Amino acid sequence: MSPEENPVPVTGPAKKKQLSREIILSAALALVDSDGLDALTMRRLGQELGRDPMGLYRYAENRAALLDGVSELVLNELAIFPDDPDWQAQLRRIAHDLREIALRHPNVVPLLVTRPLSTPLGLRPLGTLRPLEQILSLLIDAGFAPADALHVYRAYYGYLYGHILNELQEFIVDPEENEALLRLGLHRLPPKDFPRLRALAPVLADYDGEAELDQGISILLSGLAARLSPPAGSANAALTGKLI
Amino acid sequence: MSPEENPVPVTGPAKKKQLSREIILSAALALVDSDGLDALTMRRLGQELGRDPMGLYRYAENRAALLDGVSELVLNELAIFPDDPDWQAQLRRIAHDLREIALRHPNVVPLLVTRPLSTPLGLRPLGTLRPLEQILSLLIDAGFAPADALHVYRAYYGYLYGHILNELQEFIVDPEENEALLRLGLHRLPPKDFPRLRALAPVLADYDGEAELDQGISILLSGLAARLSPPAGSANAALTGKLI
DNA sequence: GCGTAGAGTCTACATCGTAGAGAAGTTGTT
DNA sequence: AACAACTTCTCTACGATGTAGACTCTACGC
Repeated sequence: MSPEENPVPVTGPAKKKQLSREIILSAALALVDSDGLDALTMRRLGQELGRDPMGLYRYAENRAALLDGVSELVLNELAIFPDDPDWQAQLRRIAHDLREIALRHPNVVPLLVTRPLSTPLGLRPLGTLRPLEQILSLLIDAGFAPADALHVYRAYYGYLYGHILNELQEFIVDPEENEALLRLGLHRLPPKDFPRLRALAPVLADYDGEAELDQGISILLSGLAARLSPPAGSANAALTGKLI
Repeated sequence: MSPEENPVPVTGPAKKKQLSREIILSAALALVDSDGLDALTMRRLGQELGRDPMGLYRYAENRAALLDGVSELVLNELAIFPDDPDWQAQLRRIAHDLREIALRHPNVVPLLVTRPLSTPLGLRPLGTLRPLEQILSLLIDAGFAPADALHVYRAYYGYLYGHILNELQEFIVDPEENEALLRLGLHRLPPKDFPRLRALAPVLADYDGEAELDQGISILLSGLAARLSPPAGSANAALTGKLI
């Protein structure tokens, strides 16, 4: 019972080391992953770090900035090699990687999709713009005119995000149930108004997102390559050649 | 100064008519359109209607249900004619219509995209599922096998949503500025790290979303038609024929 | 020692969603 | 007309949230 009883309370993991932006953002991401976006409150995050919530404001201007930081952190998991000469293969790989990142952090996807809507391009977190810059680089180096590279990027990334949203929507699964009708709650739909949807229950149930993404990307890439100035490289001669 | 001074305060438009779900949702949509999603609070909405905020709970279980109602209301602006024999034309028109709806209600787009992520298919507001059902119907009637219809729907709707998100992201415009670099805030990007993006400023500036959507849809539809069981109808023989 | 700067904390406030009790208004029965 | 059974609307109150502003603590150069 000395007055110096607990200068170091040994309470849990954190020993009151200096806080840092990385530590905070990792904790935030962990919180979002496990308990959802709404669980990411300043107070809760502070508690998770064993710190006063107000301390966080030294590392993130406000809650929105925290959310941006989490987006950035997740997007940093995406590796892009802008020097790969085979642009189609590279784009295909990126698509699959991003899909898997999304599946790993489903609760972050609304952020990825929504935050840019309220921030002009140039004010976005830089980490968020890196994929755009690097993919442009990839395409331009592959022979596309810059403006065409932008078109390709837009179609490609648009479809990619759309697919991810689609797949996550159907991923809401109650693992207890394995009857598709029940698992997706389709039995609540009036059969009169939704005959098609209800009839598709079994197909909906075994959705192979990876295959579907791959197929969509194939369609898009070959279509784009055929329609825009085809790059000069040789890695894609087979595909473009076939369509000209 | 009689005690019965103002039993009817004649304050503004509403004369205390009966409330209704439609009235509430319209007011909510108007509020979101003009002041953004965050402005849609129970208190603010109540004030807009000249009513006590608590009254709203008789027509919407909670705020989330209100948001769902707004999504539904907006999606109801979308007309679909599932009996059109020319499925490609129909899908193309729907895409353009939905794009315009999104441009009309940009603040609602996050809802359209995000809400389904937290609600299993069968529990979503029915109005939200109507497009899905009707497009399935359109495709099946056009000759697609049900499972293929679903694939087509997914690729199509995925791309469509992706495009809308893309376009809205770049639509953040400060109408005072018309230099693209400034308007999009691109001047804040370090030239070292983002040479490609900065060089594309003028191209970014005159983004023709409608044309780009149309082109993407063309690529997708013809690709899909070529890859899946082509429908029996004649309206699309030209396109599918060309690719086989 | 002692001052200075940065990091961390405390207190306080406006605002939010919403539970629960009650008031007011409407309708049907006698 | 009087009452009862409703639906609809309002009031009050509570806990939670983001964050401003003042305070305390710690480390370090002189």
